[in-house]
Amino acid sequence: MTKKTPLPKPVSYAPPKPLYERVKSHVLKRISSGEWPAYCRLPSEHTLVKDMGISRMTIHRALRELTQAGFLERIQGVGTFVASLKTAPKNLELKDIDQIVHSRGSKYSCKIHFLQAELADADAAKLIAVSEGDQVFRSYFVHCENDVPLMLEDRHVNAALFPEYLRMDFHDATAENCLSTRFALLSHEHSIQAKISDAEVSHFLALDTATACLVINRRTWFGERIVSTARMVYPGNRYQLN
Amino acid sequence: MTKKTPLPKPVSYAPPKPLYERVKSHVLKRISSGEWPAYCRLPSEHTLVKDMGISRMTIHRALRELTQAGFLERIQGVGTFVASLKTAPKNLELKDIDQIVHSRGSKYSCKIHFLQAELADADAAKLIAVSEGDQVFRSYFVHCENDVPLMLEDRHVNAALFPEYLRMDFHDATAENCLSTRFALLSHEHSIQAKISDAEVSHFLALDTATACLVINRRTWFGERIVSTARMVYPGNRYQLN
DNA sequence: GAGTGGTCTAGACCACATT
DNA sequence: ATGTGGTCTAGACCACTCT
Repeated sequence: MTKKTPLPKPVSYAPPKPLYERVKSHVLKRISSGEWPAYCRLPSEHTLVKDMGISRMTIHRALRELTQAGFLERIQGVGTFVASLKTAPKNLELKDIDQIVHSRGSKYSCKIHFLQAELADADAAKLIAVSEGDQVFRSYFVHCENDVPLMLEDRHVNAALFPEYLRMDFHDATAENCLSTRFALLSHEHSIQAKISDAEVSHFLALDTATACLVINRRTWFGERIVSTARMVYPGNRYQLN
Repeated sequence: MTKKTPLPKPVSYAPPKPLYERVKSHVLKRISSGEWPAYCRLPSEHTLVKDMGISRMTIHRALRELTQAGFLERIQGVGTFVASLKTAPKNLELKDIDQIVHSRGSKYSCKIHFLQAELADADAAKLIAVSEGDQVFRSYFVHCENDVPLMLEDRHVNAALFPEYLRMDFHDATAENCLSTRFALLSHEHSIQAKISDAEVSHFLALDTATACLVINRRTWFGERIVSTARMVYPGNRYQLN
């Protein structure tokens, strides 16, 4: 059989989504409409296979992805249930300082106040989980938006893990960037506080009066070890996280 | 062939992980060791099938999950690559106030200052995307840890979407809880600021002096519509996010 | 024992990109 | 034309739970 002119494609107003996506939509629609409320039991895979005329692997993939996304809970030998919706995650994504400044359409710059090796005192040793007296690297930067200070970054780096740190070029890349190009699979841990600026912060951020500041503390892990800990201080009147 | 006594299981010190998990570990190990750096091309699925003696669907599942997790990038017709690691997400999960207090081993309580219907002024209308003059619900709660104020919650609720709001029992469940049991598939949008307490905040949080506070603004969406907007104020000296 | 979900396979067809 | 990833199937075996 010879193929002549390809038939004009049948006009299709339904986007040709993969089958497993259609199964996911099918389930999500019933959840969001309230037809299947929290803790409600779903039809078994076998039943869905029969009802939808789709093979089990495809049904299973759809349900597995909805489970990974937190919409369903599955128990082997028991069944599939709509997840408790209290689980709705409330996440905030923290962006890098250079990205923040660029996304505001401003010019980014960074002033290096110091960048040196130190011997860890008790506090520093605790911050990056080394012994007191070990060598650590410390960087003290002020990140600016159109030359106005926007963030003070006081960072300790594990010298044993990242010996090249002092020789990096921090005008091309932030410390964050250096870390993520040097190490794969980093993970982060954060805490956020509100604090009044003290003399040190006011000086480096050029604040004339005491100002409420956002303080983000970030610990960066490479596997089981802490590579770096940073204290990042944003003046509350110049920046808000979002 | 008859099956008699099942052979004593071979002593295995390796945990019997599923094959696709082993494939994932295999790949992740090479990424984290630096053997496969960012942008490096991975062997094709076909090659992995041959090398590891595992079927293509299983290999494919492993690579798909690593892609979803952000470790790989795949291009149809081209190949699989190690993702740029700048993409490492830096997320902060925001917990519910009752969870926070309980996880600190303290007693949670909530004082309702008011809970009423109002006509939206310009500000309120903007907050939940209704027209000026529309009816909105407003709740004004102080959440306490061992009867010490820990958070002021000033909330506007779209009355058309959630008409039962005023009749809920807020001693059993927080407003957040009510929202998530009433609506499935909510999504949230946040901003975080640092602000000095003003007279209103100082009064309701029982602060004797001006204090730096964390202010979290949360908008809660149900599909395309805003259900509720909340301003949550935490005194910086009593709480930090983590 | 019957029903559930979890994994795995071998093979198939497709869309896409490169040569 | 070849090689890549994306999807889908039919059937299989397993571990688990409930009755």
